[in-house]
Amino acid sequence: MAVTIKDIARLANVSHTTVSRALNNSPLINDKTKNRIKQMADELNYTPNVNAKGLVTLRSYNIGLFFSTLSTGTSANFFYDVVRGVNMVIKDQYNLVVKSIDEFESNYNRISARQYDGIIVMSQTRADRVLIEHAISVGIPVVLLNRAAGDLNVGNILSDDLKGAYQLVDYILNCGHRQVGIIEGREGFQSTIQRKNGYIEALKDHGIEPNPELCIQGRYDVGSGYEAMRQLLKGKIRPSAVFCSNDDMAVGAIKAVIEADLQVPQDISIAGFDDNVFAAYLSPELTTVKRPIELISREGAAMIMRMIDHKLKSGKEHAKIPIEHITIESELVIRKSIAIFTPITATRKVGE
Amino acid sequence: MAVTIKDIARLANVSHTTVSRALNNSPLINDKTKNRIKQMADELNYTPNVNAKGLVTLRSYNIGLFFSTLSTGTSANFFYDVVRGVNMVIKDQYNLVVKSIDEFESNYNRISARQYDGIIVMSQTRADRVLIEHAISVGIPVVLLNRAAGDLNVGNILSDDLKGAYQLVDYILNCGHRQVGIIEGREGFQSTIQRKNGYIEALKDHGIEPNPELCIQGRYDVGSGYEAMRQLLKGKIRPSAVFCSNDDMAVGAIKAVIEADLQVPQDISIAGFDDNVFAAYLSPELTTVKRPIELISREGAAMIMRMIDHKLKSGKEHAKIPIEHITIESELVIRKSIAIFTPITATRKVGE
DNA sequence: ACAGTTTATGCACACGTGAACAATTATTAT
DNA sequence: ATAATAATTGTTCACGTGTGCATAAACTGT
Repeated sequence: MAVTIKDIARLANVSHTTVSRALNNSPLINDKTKNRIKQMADELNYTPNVNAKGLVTLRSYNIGLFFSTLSTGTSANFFYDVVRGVNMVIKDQYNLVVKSIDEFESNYNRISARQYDGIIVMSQTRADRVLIEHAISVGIPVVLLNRAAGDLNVGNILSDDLKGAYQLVDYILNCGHRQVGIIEGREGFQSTIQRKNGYIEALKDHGIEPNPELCIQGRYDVGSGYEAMRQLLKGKIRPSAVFCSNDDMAVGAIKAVIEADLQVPQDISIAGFDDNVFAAYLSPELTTVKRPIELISREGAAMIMRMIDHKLKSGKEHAKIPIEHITIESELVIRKSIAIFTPITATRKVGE
Repeated sequence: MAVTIKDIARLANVSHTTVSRALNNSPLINDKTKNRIKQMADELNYTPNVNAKGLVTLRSYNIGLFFSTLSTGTSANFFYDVVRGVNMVIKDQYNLVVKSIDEFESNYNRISARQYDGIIVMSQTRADRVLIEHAISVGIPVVLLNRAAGDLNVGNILSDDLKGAYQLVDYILNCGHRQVGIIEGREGFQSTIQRKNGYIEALKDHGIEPNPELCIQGRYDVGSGYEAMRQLLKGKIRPSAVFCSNDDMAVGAIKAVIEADLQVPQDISIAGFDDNVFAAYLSPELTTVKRPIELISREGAAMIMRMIDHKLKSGKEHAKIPIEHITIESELVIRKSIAIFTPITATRKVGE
């Protein structure tokens, strides 16, 4: 049997109330007894019973980190950065509970405010909405990462994928490319749509009509990038550059190009998205868009902690939580996987 | 306020005990009332309070997944496979709580049997021993993955890294290479030592004395592979093949080779370890050793659940948990990053 | 010295659940 | 029909912690 505050109380000849107060640093307790009790607790290796504590304080000390899916569509580097970022911030104040939303089979009843003090949703798809609404309805603070919250009353941190993709494709076009293809992400994901839209807008702004034959669906994994590129190579029109919706697919695409006895970027240029750890070490080094995933995750963790604190302070009832929305800029990373046909400076107007 | 069994009891005109029993499928309760109560619970969206439940059943429904570190030395693909594997098995029966051991700062008091029903340690280093001993001492079932348990009384699942490395280096030597270098993993990690030993044994069995100049320390990340390879290329003796202790470092090493205007595998052959998702898509496709990380993790999760169940059945006291040890074979994956100078079959004796 | 005030501690209850034991009702055997 | 037995339900307590209220002790000002 583990030691409880009652055990300490008995040994210290005080009531368990005093022990409880002492260990929680209550100002009601004399400093002398407080220190004495703290020391005893230390010596006895006292560990508070989280269950008993949570039962009365209505807290669980769990923070949920929910991904839309943990199978296809979530790249390993992405996942790793997210968990690391969140973990870095919450430290040992909370337990980090990792879940995959697609496992719930739309039975969200088990998700209660008593089980999670807060939930961070790394959201890829609108289908997550049901879960988020459930969490809100039972009074759990929610932070949504990676896609726009829309009318949902949750904290929100996102990177501007559309803008990132736009800048990248704009750069590709400024390099003189005209037939630019795209390997899209997993169907239904918001990021897939955003990046495609950035691609389309950039093309249009350069007076080019997007060609459906140059748009191939992928799934964000290496294999799908490879398959998609092979498909592109079989097509009537050969693109001179291909924008892969993430770096993983870019690896697969490069492989397909090389297998076809062509060279990157001389014959076909390739760009990615994310700037994962491998991007700089591929051959050729990958031109891509840096999406600060770890930063987003850290910010998300900090935000959920603010929201939890606020909820605690403002009376234990369903309080209005001040909602914050933060957008984190992505950044074009120019390396060597895009061939330059036109001196770029020439196509840019000064000041733009 | 959320609904409790007492609320249901009031509405159903029974005692809360009856409700508790009905929902836990006790045989003591009449099927008719049982169904009636279950239906009511359903309609009222009843969610059991885990804290209250845990307080009396002595369970937390948390399974800890502890990594030695979440910063340098844990590759993203590895991490992803582990979490996915474990998550796949425990489903929604347990919460998966991810922690990094190096964050505890050797204060393990917060880890109690009430907080974790079981702990899976994905262990890289012997330093984890202190944590594991603490967990055992407070009665938490522990499964150790990835390195040998030694005298520790824990479940154990590991891949035979030494053998895997041996087979790989043996293959390299059989291909006719004589100057074989190694880029080692992060210092102090068990896997680093195992793989190096496999390398050394293979060399010796071929009558070659390991050359310290061809052994460079890495850290398991891409960048360190790149740096290590550059260092090797600067050395007096140029290796004809280099065994990188994981695939991530192999990516970095290949980069360094190409940057030096050399070709893989014609000028320098490269091999990796792990067989991560990228291995087959590099150019050249990477020869490596498949380590079934996801399988190990699934087995580990299944094992910890068996141990927890056993502990529950055999009276709630510190019961002797039957300890299992499982070794999972790794597998040589021959692709194209090792140049073949000698017909391999010629160097093999039949039946060996 | 005495009332008033501050400081320090204890008592009793609540949180939601499960289980031992008691009590009631239904069923069976004689 | 009645005792014995089985089936069902209820009563009460415990788990470990925190908090409102009561109480005791120490201090203050006059």
